[in-house]
Amino acid sequence: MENSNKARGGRPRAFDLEQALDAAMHLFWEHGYEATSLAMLREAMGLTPPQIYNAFTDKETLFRKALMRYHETEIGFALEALSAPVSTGEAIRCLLIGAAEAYSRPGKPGGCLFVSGALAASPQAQAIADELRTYRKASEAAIAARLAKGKAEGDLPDNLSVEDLARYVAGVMNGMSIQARDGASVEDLRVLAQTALAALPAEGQNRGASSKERSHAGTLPRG
Amino acid sequence: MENSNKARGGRPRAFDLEQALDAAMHLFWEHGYEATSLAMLREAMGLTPPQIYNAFTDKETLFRKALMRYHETEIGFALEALSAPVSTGEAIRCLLIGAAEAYSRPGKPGGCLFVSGALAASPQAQAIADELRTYRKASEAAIAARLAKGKAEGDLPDNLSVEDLARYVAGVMNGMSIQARDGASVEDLRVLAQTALAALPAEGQNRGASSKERSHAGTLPRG
DNA sequence: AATTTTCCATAGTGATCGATACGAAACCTG
DNA sequence: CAGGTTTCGTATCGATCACTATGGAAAATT
Repeated sequence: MENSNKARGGRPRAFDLEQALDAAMHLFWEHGYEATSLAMLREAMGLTPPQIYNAFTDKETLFRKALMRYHETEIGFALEALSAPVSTGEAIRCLLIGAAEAYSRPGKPGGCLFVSGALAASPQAQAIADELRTYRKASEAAIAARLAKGKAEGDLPDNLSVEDLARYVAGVMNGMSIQARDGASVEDLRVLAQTALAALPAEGQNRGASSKERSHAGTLPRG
Repeated sequence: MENSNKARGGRPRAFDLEQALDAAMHLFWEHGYEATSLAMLREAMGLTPPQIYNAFTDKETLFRKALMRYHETEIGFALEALSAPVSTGEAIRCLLIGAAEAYSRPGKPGGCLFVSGALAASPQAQAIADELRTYRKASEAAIAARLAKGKAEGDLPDNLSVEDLARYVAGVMNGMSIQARDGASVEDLRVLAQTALAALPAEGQNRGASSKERSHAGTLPRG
């Protein structure tokens, strides 16, 4: 907590920390970690380099704080959807529809910062790429946890791998993030989400699937 | 065709062009366009800077040629699946299963170069990011064309938007690309693909859906 | 007011970025 | 062989990268 407000004397900061962090977050969101130069940050944040470094240590720390702020301010829909007192199917539906909206907000960069931030990276930025992967994996784990709860409550079949299904849902969200970046509209993403939902096992109490149905796979002949 | 083999005199090239291009392709595939420095390329290709620039003009041209080579050598599964004389459902199945395998080949970078190459980019590299988006859009268009063919042949319902469904399929593939980069195994991706297939409308001749079913969306209650 | 503490602004650090100048070497045609 | 052409290896180029040294200005403490 070195960043707290304890006034220990000295000249007060002449700019707003959160406002500067927001500007940095949006820039990282748009261009990714490595492609965002300090010159761009300087202009977007309206600060001089020493101001940035005094407040945020270095570029990597700034990015990590931007990640935290993104997590807090931009993707509340996810935690909300996964913790809402609704059925499992409805929770996943809210999650995907929420993603459709969050990934295509007017005035915001398209897609998800966790995906756009650093999918590929130079060897020097491997730590950042790993950090982002950790965020993505945490999201997937949160989905899996919600599915496990649904399975325990009878919303989902017993013979279902929550990890597999979570990987599908997280994968669809990642794909939506790219489609958003490629110009997909909110409606486009909503339809995509709706389509993806059709792959979920039909809701209803624990109808153990018959024969040798593998995982939760669907209605299409398997060839 | 400046790169052809017409021997017009002069000192012969001391290295193999395709081999060098392959090395560059794999490096771009792993680290993306901007994060791949000329020093890295130099080492991976086993060449000096003048050799690289004489053969490939500049970094951007080198990347574009690497893209073409990737298209020719690494993703034949897609064209194959979409042009095979099989049902539409089977074609999409082959496409997704093929992607599962292509995105997780041992000894190759995970995911798809079209996605990893430059999801986010600096302003200077916007042209590259646009080029990659064009490749992704072309893939989506190819899927849409195959779906349209299937619709015309009665494989798919009449009241179905091929663009919407193509966007879903392409989105799933993009998502698989990211999951592959996050360490998903071939089996993981195959299961994901199989799950995604369950969202497709049941195959069979043109059973025009009843009531007000929107697009092709599925079996789950819509809230 | 004196002291301390922190921040601000200017200017510039070494390192790395993509890309080249130069001249010698190696091939073709005559 | 001479003349022309292309690639070779060596040694860089200026620009930009993330980052900071320095010194004075401003506000809180004493």
